[in-house]
Amino acid sequence: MLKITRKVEYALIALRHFQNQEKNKLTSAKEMSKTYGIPQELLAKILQRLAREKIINAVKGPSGGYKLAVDPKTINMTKFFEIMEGPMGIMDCYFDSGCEQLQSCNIRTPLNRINDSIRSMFDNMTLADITY
Amino acid sequence: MLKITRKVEYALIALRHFQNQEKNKLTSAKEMSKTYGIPQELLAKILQRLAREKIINAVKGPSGGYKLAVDPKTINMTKFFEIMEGPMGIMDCYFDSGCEQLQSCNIRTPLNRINDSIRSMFDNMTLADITY
DNA sequence: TTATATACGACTAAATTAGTCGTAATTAAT
DNA sequence: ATTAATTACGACTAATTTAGTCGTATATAA
Repeated sequence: MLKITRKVEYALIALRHFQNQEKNKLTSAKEMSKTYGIPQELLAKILQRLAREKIINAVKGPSGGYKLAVDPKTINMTKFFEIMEGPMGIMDCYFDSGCEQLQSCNIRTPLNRINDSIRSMFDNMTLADITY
Repeated sequence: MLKITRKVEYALIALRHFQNQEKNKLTSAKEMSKTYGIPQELLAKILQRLAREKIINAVKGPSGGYKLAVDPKTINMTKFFEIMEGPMGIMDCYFDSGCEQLQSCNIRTPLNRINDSIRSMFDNMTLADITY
């Protein structure tokens, strides 16, 4: 419970990698998967996702790879998580409203407060903070 | 990602229920499962868990049930989550150290900071805060 | 032309979470 | 004493989510 997924974890590792890297140096999925011990195909998909979202740039062909496309300061963590995983909330009813129990539910309000605290914590952080 | 489980959710609903209740009134698992639309057997197991942890008292036999055993102010949320679910951390390596990637891992430190923030947020909350 | 990349969706496997079942023990009410 | 309602608890199954793989297409440097 309250765990981040590997998808997010791997994405963060990748981004941190790019930040520690010479600005225009390309890194391929293969190379990176070796360095960090991440399954290549999985990492590839994650990088593709980041590329689709214009967070990194992709260069095709031999000696291609990826590099950062934006300043990490400009991407806040809530947004980042939601790009990778969809809506973030500690309970489903924060977004979904398919809950049958809404009427009898006695914990919605307090859980929403907790949720908001977590979100605001991540709202106030950017990818750059993951660089320390 | 970053979700609480139903186990925790149901436990919170139950506790909130007891708080809104006359102090010594007993509520049975069956009754409560009806009121909140929670599968009875599942709720029963959760209540049993809370009873084992002395958070609620159990009374057996017909017209038995459960009631609060302690002041909710005295139970902090981190502890509560860990009673219900075991160690709480946004990534496994916070507790476990079976991670193969530790050497190459470049995000451990920042994730630990995030983890600590979340924990301290819950450390500073008690079950009573779920009552508001 | 070839080898090395990215792109992407469909698929499978593994792990976690949710829920059920069977059986025992306790006790109030009759 | 007997019965019915309750808690206690572990083993099991089902459902969902997460993790990882595969096949195929496209781009491009050498």
